[in-house]
Amino acid sequence: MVTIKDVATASGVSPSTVSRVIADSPRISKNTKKKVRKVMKELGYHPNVSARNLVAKSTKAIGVIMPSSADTALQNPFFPEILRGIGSVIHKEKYSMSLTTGTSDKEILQEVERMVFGRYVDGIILLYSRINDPVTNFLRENDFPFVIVGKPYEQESMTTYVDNDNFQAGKEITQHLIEKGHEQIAFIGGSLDLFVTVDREEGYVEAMKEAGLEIMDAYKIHTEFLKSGGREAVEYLLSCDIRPTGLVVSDDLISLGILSRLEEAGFSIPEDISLVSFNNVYLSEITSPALTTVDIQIYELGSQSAKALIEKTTNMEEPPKRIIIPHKIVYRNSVNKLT
Amino acid sequence: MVTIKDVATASGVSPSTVSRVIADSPRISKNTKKKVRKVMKELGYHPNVSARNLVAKSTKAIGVIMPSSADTALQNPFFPEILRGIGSVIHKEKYSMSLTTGTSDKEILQEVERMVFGRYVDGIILLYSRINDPVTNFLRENDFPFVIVGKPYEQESMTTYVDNDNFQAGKEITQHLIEKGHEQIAFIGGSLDLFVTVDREEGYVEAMKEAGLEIMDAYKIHTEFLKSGGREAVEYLLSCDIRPTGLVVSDDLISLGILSRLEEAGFSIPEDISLVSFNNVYLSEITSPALTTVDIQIYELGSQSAKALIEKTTNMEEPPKRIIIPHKIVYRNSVNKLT
DNA sequence: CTGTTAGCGCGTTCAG
DNA sequence: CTGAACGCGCTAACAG
Repeated sequence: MVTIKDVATASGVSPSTVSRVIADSPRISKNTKKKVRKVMKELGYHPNVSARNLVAKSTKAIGVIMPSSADTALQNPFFPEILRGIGSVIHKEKYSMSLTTGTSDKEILQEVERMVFGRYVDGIILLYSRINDPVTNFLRENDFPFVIVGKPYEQESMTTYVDNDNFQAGKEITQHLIEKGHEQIAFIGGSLDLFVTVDREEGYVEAMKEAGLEIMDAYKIHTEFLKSGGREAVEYLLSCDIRPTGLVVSDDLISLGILSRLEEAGFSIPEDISLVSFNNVYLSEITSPALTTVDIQIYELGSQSAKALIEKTTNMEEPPKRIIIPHKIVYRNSVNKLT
Repeated sequence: MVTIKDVATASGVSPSTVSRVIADSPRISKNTKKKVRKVMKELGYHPNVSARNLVAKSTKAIGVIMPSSADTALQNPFFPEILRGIGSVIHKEKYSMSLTTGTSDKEILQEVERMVFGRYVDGIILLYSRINDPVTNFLRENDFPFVIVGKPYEQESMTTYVDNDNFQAGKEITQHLIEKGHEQIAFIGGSLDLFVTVDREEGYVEAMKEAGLEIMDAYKIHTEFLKSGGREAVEYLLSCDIRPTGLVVSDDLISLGILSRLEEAGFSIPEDISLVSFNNVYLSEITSPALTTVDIQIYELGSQSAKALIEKTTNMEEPPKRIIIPHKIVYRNSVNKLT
């Protein structure tokens, strides 16, 4: 392994000079810089990060925590996409990304503990936001820099997070249905432990209220994310006295399941029932019909959270920030106009 | 920050004794171990990995390289699932995982170079296998430990890889269609640059040949992975003189697109056309109809590759290995029996 | 069984 | 503009 010393002797300077060349210090002559760099190339020198981290007391690495992978929710294309977003700024800033995919709460916590106690990373991005999350608590207790993708459960004003205005998005997409003449509109969401679900549902409720439409309890369904592909949700819905004509579904992947179940039950979308949802992942444009959905800019969610975290780790005095990524409705073919 | 020295003085022993306690060395008395451990707890001591890595010349970290994320192929649920598999053994072995999501070949190569030259990781897992891949070449040139998920393009016997028997899988799934009475069977695959595509297609060809069925060139279609959701593929297929009654599609996500396009064109699956595919990702069971598909055990693919890599980095003399993960057909509702 | 010493590769004073 | 010396936190001989 070629070290800074080898470069030094080979180019006839001292190790510290080489170190300065690496840091591109302004107090090194153009000439020696050129000379040293040439030798570095020739010898194939590359700085050893462990050594550097040791003295720098920083790793230029950030940890990314996935939600518990016990269920199939992780197969949501949301995750690769947000990783892409994070990866883009990681690359630009020459950071590295450490990933965690624990199965249970305990496992995840263990991995996070290793990360922060071992100083594996300078900061952490949480790809989920849950009620009473042990990881969040741990991070706060240890005063370790982190940012949440989603809305934090508590201490909202004290923590940096990147989110959409899910309330507004839920409201707008519901209004779209209302404008198209729908009045019996149901909401199908994932677990209520997840803040996204709650926010989007509240937006739905608000839109209904403003329009003077009735919201039946039976119209608000929470299926354990993806459970049996939404079969239960659909059966439940179809058993209602008055069948809804419009559906607001909180996630594209859930929509796929709902779509299939509805079709099996003999309904045509959007002729019989209209459906709108959220995320605009790739698959929402290849379903039949293609989904009218809220584009939440997942990639942006990722890149902004990485950016915010890096700022935070760079400048510990950086105040908590709330970053709202704009959304926009993508109109496709899953909504019918009622006459 | 509390270091090994602090623990040492606080417990009245030398730093090296503490170090030995951490390593659980057998030549330290039960008593001092207990004493030192107690102090560690009290002081909240945790070893600094950078320092440790520096002397150990190893990081107990492995790098995971995603394929180019330029296209939407990355949104394939295959990836979260394989990350889960890798993560499981990473966790068990107390390793950590460093992830890369470059957009272009150049970007990816840069990130890999950083990883290996900076000694960020002890080894690398490649989540793709492509013809003439610069990353693979780089790794080989530098004699850096890596394992490929999929079949390597060259030096097959010299490189460790984890794969399915895609040829056999392609053959079996095609035979299933044949047994159900199909004779006009087409193959729709992704890019021919990917080895999976080629292998599965060859299996298809073999099955057709063995059954004495004709393979028309027009029946072998390669759509740039996911391109326009398979619209072109379907249009092309429907323009054939003799319309196929069975489709072998090389990926569940592509199947989803094909399914939709077929439906739009007025065909019922499986009544009019039967379809089978590969991967058995979650969405294949919530489509309508649910897909008959080859379960390739993605999770296992991931965990085995991590295991193999760790072995390799632990023992550099470990010979190259080929690990074949068994597959199995999952029968669902996308195939019809012809009479 | 335990302490002392040295050094991993690098950045950073402090001199010059 | 450059070099010498020190230390980051830890492990690994070498002594005892």
